[in-house]
Amino acid sequence: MKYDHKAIEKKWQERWDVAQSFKASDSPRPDKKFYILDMFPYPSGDGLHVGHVEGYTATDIYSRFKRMQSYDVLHPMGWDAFGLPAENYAIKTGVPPQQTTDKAIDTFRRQIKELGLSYDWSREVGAHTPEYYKWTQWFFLFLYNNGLAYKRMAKVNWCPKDQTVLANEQTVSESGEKGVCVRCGTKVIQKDLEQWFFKITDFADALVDDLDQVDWPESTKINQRNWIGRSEGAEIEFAIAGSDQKIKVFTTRPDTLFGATYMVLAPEHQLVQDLKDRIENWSKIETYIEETKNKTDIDRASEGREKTGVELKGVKAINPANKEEVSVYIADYVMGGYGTGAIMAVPAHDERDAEFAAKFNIPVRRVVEPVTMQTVGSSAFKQNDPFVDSHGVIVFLKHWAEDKYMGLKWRDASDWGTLLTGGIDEGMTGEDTTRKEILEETGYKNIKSLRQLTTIHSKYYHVPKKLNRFGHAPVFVVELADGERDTVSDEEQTKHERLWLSVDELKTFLTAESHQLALSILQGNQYTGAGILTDSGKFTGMQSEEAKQKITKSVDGSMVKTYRLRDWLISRQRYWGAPIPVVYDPEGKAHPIPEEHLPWVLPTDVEFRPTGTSPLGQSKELLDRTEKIFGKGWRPEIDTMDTFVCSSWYYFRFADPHNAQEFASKDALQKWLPVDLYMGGAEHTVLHLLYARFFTKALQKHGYVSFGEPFKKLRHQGIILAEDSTKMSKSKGNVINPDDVIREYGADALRMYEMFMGPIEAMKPWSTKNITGVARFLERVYRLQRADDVVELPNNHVLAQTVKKVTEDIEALKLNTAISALMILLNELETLPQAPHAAYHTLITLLAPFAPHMASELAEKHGIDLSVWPTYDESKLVADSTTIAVQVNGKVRGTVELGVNASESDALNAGRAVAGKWLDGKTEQKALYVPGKIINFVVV
RNA sequence: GCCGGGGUGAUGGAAUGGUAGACAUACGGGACUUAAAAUCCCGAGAGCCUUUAAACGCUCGUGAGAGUUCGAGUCUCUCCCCCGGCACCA
Repeated sequence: MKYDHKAIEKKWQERWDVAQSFKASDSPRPDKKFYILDMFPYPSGDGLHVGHVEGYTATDIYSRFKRMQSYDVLHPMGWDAFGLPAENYAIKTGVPPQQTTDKAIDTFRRQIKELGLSYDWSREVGAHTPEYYKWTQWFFLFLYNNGLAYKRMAKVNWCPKDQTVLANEQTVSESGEKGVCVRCGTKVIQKDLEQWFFKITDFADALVDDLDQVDWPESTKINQRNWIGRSEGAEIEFAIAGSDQKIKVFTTRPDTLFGATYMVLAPEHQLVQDLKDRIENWSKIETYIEETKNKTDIDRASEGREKTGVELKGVKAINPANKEEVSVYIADYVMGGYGTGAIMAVPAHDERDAEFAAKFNIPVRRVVEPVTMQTVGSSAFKQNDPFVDSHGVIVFLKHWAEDKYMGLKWRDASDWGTLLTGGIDEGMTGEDTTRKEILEETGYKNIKSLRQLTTIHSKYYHVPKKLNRFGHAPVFVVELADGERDTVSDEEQTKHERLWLSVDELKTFLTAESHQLALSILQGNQYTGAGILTDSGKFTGMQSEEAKQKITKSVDGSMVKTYRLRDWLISRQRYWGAPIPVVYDPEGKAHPIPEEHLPWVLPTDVEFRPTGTSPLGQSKELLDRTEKIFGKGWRPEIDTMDTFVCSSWYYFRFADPHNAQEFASKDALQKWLPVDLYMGGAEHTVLHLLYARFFTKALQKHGYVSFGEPFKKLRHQGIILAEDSTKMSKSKGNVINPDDVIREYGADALRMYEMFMGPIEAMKPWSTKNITGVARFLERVYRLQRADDVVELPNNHVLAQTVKKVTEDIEALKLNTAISALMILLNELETLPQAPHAAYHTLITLLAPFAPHMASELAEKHGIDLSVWPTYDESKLVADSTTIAVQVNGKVRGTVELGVNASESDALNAGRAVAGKWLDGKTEQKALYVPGKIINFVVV
């Protein structure tokens, strides 16, 4: 009998809907709650795509699994419904965003239900509804009242033809040209507007540090850290000659202060204006400032990085270290918003400064030298010899008299001169004794280098001629012992790009010339690493790390932390967003709208076509409302909020979605949050995650929540590519529509196929023909005959193993291998005339999270209880006997069938019998038996 | 340039340091059928030896090269290539 997916899936979807089967408890047990969340989607007019299906199916399987394990599960869905596409569509067609959005949501909801996803629909929220954005506005007020929201001038991308503000992603034309309007191709200019900011930088440190507490993909954490970009350095003041004004700079390299031969201010730096009277070439300066203003950041970066700038004639600064006068420039390679907006430039030790100095003929002064090889004795080494060489080079030496080794390696300043010594015997491995001793003796933390130490035992010692991937750390592995030199032909050397050295060559190499060679390997004459100071007054001879502190102190500077992270600009000159709850009095002063007037409703009497002002500026209703409530002459704020604001707190709302008094009650938050598992794509989430974490930290600081991280565990689903392994796109016409797949194969098959494709986080191509694999599997399950009488499965361990595997794999979200385990069980059951009772029931139960419709149908038919997740008997996991391989010298020479309780000698004897012909006439040196794994004989 | 993630059959992919290629797709052969579809069974990494043919046997094989180990897809080092993110951040 054929499985009728259409009828059966419909039947169960309707039942689940009517019964509200997945409604979350109002009183979850604290130790048994699980909040499983998907990133709520933007309901695009194109409907659900297969990428959504992947993530949603994974969390659905996990949710159903957790429910079967008797957890109280909260698994909600909502809509990130404000945003640009609906507004752009409105501009084109005049159809109001409300309409298109509601329609899109209906489509999404229908599609999601047709996938059999187990959401609690009683908690559905939409960010565009007044009930929701009332609380988005409340969050604005909350931040404002706590000094975390403020207003200031900021640049926006402006299209002079369309008379509209453009988002950054709208400044790239379809052909990829940057800095132009996406619609009309006009060159985008920069315009200053008063805009609102959230002070996320107040939490910069916590946002970096607390990443250690969460179970997230390492790469996502790294992206967050990079985005925040915390760096430690010094602030140092340079006096301006003949003035009491000072230029404050931020530098991570105060150790190079003596090499600072000029300074650069960002063109927008206030001091440039303050110094106007002293500047002799003001008109040139003014022109340059004007030019910079009209450049977007994209321009600044895209112009080939050719350095430009103008000297401030008549202004000189004094290097506080050596009291020398240096000239001052403005240049757009220095950013106003980072550090102090001014730098001391050290052309000898910074690539950018070097480029600029070359162009403007500014003197270069070297003040840091790479540490040079000083001691390669001809006598035994002494423990305390300053044994050093150049540029992050690794050197390992074998002591030629005492058969001991000495290794040395560093990559950066903090590693400087670390000496690895110790009595390391030939026989030791890097794994145990050596590592331990070396760690204790030197405090050296880099395990990798210890791994390297074991390499010394090997036969080959090489010097790569080319730079390795660190760009500046060629690896030297050498042996000074007399004796074997491998003779290698010139071709061989060229082929492997290695330089083989005899002991004699090595001696030369390691002395005077070694430094020069290392230098020549390195990039030209530029040295940006740490080292030993030269030409730096009393600091000469000091190491960089120490000098940083001491030099900073000597010029009354201070050590500070600086961040790349800027405050979050939330103003959008857009219609389809949450209105910013602010009004202006007749003097133009901003006032927050009192909470009792929320929601501050988005008006509908606006045109969507750009008219040079934010769309809300045209609303008569909004203006009237403002004057009516606040008085004559008052004006409303006409910008709306970035949609990231809406998505920064929605996970709180799901805990208590209908609360009219609070964004969520403390009680509900206490019960459900934080989110236990959060699933979403990796592509656009750096900002979302950062902003959500910021909101949580702000709430925590003011006592609303008791935790600082909203998402305990985060996983990403990968991108699903089209069949030709390119990105799916409407223009290429290679988009797969889930509706079509469901119609053809059913929702269960689609769900299982997407999970079976590969690891959830991997990027993988769609393949329609591969769906037949899981579709066939489901058909075979449906056809499988269940025995009426009780029979034992001959290979009962297969059943126990399947339960174990599927349970562990779902827990780890390795759903592809969980499914293949189910397939193996089915294959096994099909070898029998009829499937034994217990095994059949277990199969259907294990299948339930993956293919809930079919499992429910079969469960109903056979009276199977799907509410309890199966367990397994540990003792049944192992088969009575196993086949293990017999190796001789590591090569497989046969297999042997061994009972579970076979003794080592029995096993080895059985092995000898099998491998007899390989052992004859040889001396057995070693015999290994690893139970359940392998037998290996070492012979010579 | 910097930071991540990868490289395994024709394809998607499996493999706590222990018989590489599970599971599936496509493919080849067979059964059933008037035929096709569906279904079921069997085969299959590359090469060599021998041979009518096969079996047996052997060698090689997880991007390349080296190392550690009784044993490496897995650990260490170097090199090559692909993908993603950031990018004048001092």
